[in-house]
Amino acid sequence: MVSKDKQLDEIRRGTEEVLVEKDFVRRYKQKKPLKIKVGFDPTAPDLHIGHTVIINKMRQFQEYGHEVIFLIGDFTAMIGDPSGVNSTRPVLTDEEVKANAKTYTKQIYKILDKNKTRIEFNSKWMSEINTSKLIEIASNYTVARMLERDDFKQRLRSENPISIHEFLYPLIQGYDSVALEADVEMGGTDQKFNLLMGRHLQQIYGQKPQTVITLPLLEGLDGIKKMSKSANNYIALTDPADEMFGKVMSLSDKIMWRYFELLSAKTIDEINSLKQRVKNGDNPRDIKFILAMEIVERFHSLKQASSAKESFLNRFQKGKLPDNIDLVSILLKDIQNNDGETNLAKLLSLSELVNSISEGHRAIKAGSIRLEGEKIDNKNPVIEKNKTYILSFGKRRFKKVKII
RNA sequence: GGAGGGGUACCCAAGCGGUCAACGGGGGCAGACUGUAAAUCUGCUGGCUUAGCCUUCGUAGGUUCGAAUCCUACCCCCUCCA
Repeated sequence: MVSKDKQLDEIRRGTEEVLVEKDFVRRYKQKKPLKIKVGFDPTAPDLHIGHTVIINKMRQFQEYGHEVIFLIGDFTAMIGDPSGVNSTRPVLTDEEVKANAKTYTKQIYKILDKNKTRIEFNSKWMSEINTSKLIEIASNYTVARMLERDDFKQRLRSENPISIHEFLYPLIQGYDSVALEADVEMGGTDQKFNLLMGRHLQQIYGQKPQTVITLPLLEGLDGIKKMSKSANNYIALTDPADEMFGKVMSLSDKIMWRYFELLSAKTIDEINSLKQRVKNGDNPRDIKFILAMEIVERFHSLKQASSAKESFLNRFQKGKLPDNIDLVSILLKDIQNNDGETNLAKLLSLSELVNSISEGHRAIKAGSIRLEGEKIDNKNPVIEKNKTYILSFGKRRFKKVKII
């Protein structure tokens, strides 16, 4: 068994802040296993690898014998977390919340130990709370302090609306810690305010305030905004191997190190030696391959990672077409004009290579369309019945079209 | 409750009777260059039966040959006063 001091070092690795550290160390060294609370809003049905930064940390606590609570904020989802957004979040229906929560639990066991994970829904205690209790909870915080939050401050400044119910979100999240008697709550750095609310309310309700651990937010594929579904810059855990590999490869050289730091199982020393290799003239692309392999292997398998790499090399270094292109069947009469000419734009649209016929026209004009690998700017190429054609839009979108 | 400001495309933001499918920026997509990177440059960024046509400027009506622009009502947001 690893010593508690060693364990603490591992837990600290990669965290942004541990509040209050001294207190945490003392608590950690007691015999009793700690209750680790992490809340997830069931708004996004798909987890992405940004979420795994924190899930990995949960796994670590599990390995050290602590009780990890995966809290699904089905009740709070009806409010919508105001953290980091500049507008009120849309309210989800009950069914949406349930369906999303189900998808969540399916995905987290790729990392967490199913037998050691306690799943809770905060509706369990929140739906029992009556209005007077809610008023009591709300009386424990002031508007001025609420408005100190940066996101509220900004919305106020830019004259965007803030609804009263959004003030309830941090209060309820904090109350969840009271209900669970959490020892530790973890979250992204953007969650700091909400996490601290837990400490505040626990003290008011006569509990020892929880330790707050914040973890850095992983930047998305663009390298600027934090990874999120809404910014469409994410790698989903459910992404197929090829796509996952390609997405990692599209990271900039700079942001690649951030991914190593937050996602890789490699030690700091190993990462530093990779950095040294780049300094000594290695192509950063090759180092990126190592990262891509590791990530794809974790969520798929070594075999799939290898074949993803191979098809990547084939496609982009040797310019070959990918192996598995979606096949669609299209009726010849649907893509012919009245005078019997082929309407390429319509073919592109029907095959869903582009989103609309107009977009198809633009893509043709811009020279982005290839037919069987040949660039095409003729709007009316010859297309024959019972033949199969490979169409490509740009370098990464392909369709195999069968004309019937 | 009173006074004032405002709602324009994915986001920000011009336009204030015709030349507006709507300036500019961001974002996105594509092309060139590459390492499917970044940076840079270029084009595109409502829909369709694409030299043309149709629908868009909070919503619904109205004035006009013609409206994002003027009028009326309604909805929503913000600021100040109470």
